Amino acid sequence: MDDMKKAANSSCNDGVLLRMGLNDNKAGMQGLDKEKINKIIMDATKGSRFYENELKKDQQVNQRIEKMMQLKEKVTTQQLLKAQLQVDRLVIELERSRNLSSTIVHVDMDAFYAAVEMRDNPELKEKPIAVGSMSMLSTSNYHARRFGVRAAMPGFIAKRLCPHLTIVPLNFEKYGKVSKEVREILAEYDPNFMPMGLDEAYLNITEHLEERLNWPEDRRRFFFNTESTTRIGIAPNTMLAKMCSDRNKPNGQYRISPERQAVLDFLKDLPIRKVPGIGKVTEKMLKALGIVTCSELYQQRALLSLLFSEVSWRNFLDISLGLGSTHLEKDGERKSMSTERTFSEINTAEDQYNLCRELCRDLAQDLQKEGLKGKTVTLKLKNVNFEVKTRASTVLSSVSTEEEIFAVAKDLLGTEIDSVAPHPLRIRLMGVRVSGFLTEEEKKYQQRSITSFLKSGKEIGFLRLQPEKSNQEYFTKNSEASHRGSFFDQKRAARQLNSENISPNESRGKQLFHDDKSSANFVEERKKVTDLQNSNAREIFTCPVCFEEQSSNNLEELNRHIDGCLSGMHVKDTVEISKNDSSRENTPNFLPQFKNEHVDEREKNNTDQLAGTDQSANVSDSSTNNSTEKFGQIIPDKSPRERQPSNLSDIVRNMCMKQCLFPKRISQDNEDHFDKTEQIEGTSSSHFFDTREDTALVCPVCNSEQKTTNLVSFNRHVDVCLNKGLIQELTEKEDFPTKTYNMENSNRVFSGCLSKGQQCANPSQGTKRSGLTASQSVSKKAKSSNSKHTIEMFFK
DNA sequence: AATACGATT
DNA sequence: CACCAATCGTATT
Repeated sequence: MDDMKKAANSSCNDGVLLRMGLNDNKAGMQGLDKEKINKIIMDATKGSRFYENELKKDQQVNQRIEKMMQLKEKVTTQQLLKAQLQVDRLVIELERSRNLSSTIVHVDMDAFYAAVEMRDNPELKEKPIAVGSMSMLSTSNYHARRFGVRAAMPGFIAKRLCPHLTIVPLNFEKYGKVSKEVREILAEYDPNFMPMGLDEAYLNITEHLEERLNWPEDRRRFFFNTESTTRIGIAPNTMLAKMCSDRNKPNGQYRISPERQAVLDFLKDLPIRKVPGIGKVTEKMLKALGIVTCSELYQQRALLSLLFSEVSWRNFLDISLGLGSTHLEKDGERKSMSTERTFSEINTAEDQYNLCRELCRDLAQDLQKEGLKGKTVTLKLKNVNFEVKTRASTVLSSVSTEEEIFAVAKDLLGTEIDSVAPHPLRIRLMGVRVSGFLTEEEKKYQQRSITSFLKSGKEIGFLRLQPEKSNQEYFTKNSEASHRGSFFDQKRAARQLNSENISPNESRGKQLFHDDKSSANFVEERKKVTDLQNSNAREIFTCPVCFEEQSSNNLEELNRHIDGCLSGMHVKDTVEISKNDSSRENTPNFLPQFKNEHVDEREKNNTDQLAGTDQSANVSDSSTNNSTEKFGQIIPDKSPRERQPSNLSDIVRNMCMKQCLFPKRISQDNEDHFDKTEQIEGTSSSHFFDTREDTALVCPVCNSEQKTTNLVSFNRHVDVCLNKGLIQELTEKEDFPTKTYNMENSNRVFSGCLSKGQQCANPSQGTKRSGLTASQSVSKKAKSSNSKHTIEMFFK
């Protein structure tokens, strides 16, 4: 343990330096070696505000690590053992649901922007170039990389590293175009492929491969362009595919064959940092625990389950088992949209407000492109010392226009300015974000409330004729449009208030505020209605709520009708909403009970058949047989398609066509999980057990007290017990999976040492990977026998 | 709900 | 000469 502390401490010291430096520089003929590069970067960096802030951030991470290590000290042998059992039960579940039947491809265009620029200007090909600006580079070509010039590096530093560097300004339009061309080709292989930004995509080519088997031989040829800058990773799931595509720079492809052992071999010595979702911080934290490779990640799974949040450690587990999405989920709805800008110091309130407005305008445009409205506005500020601050406020009526957003943002900005007064607010960045988008259901409500609010028959007729356009116009042209929704919101707020759950003070304040607003509106709207009434507008009126035609011409009466309808709906809404609420609000109350019952029952059932060894999936298996394959150069042939694609397109196409090389899928043997010859965890992780503890050891499997105080022999005993349980479990596997797994129990037991360490390893950032992936992916084989086999997950 | 953070390109 | 980004999702409180 002391060793680890040392490791942690030593890594603290050089942390900043390393981070600002680089990794793999293949010292080429020209170019710089690592040391020189790091030195230049340091010289350019030291003393800057930026650097100071980096140091500060680094300190914070170190503190987090310290806390974590303190928690770790408190973990007892018993806790760890118990956790081991819990986690290993889950491992078995996960193993059972491992799905190797899909073929996922991750396509990555290497140095995409630079490649496009070089294509359009061949002169650049021989030179070191970077795309971006003096203050920030987006990417660089391989020449430049030899000098240590890399993405996300400020241009002025890059120039110091490589004085001959050519910096090409960004041209997103162009990249977008090229990207589109590429996507068209990708779509031929998987119409539902998932683009990730301009230069990356996932494809699920499982079906395509099947079709392709029936193609005539000549159509299945392909060729290979050695100038290609496209990388392709091929694997049974997205996570592996992505890591594969990173494997074979600068081009070519890498494949993990759909066999469990091949996956584990691939992961065996893979540094965790290579895993998507594991970044700088997580890497460092895990390193402090002595975890660097994926197999080490697996070995420490029990400890991790005690030190990290559930989401985090489950993600770790998925990683170390090589599990990931085997299908491409369609774009989940976006949850927020934002825009931000960096600039040289701005410190006058006036400029700041103007800037803020500008940002709101930009954001409003983007929002409207996607037809989104959100309830929460967040202002982000970075001061000249690089300290970032965000301030948010959510309003009852959702916002989407410049004015609406600005109205909220300016208040936030105002309070920030006030907070530092009389000093000026000195900022170098400002951003605005809108989140809390309306759900589909809420949109409907809103529509109803809008349509029902004051539309005369005439307007409705109009709406019906050109529903989309008129709606749009309606929103954008009427400045008070936004308030229409607010009435409904108010009603809902009132309902919520009635049905409890909101602290009276808070909600009352908001409601009063809101009342003012909407009653004023109401007057205005009433006026409109009256105007309409006075005009000739007189047609058959269809109630927008119940959709029945109304005979009366009297608007007052019609309104009364609508009110009635609304309140009828109102009742229904209340029911629905309270239903929803109850599922949300009550969860904490009744679910644990349910869980406990469940766990107890399970505990009883499993007392003598507790399964859980890492035998099943011991990543550190000594087998060195590496089944991953690498595809070499291929013989040219003409494209099977008619189109005359651009170079880049050709490249991608050809890359894709290499799919025809795939061997037929191997019929995987999913039952081969439990190789008895492999080593058991107890031994490998025994160095974690706190030998100072003097208490008698009780086997957590058979519950009997063990005479020995020797941990090694104790572990051996536990292993034997575990094996018994496992064997029993396997013979009864038909029943086993229907049980629900959950970790509530372990969380409860160890809640004292959980969390605080803050989150780590977000399982999905830009890439949307759900925490459920593992359980969702039920292999075909498993499906047939255990279709109900699921791992139920409980979220807070 | 508000804020901070980590990851990614 | 210049002196370190933009965007998103999620954990935490």
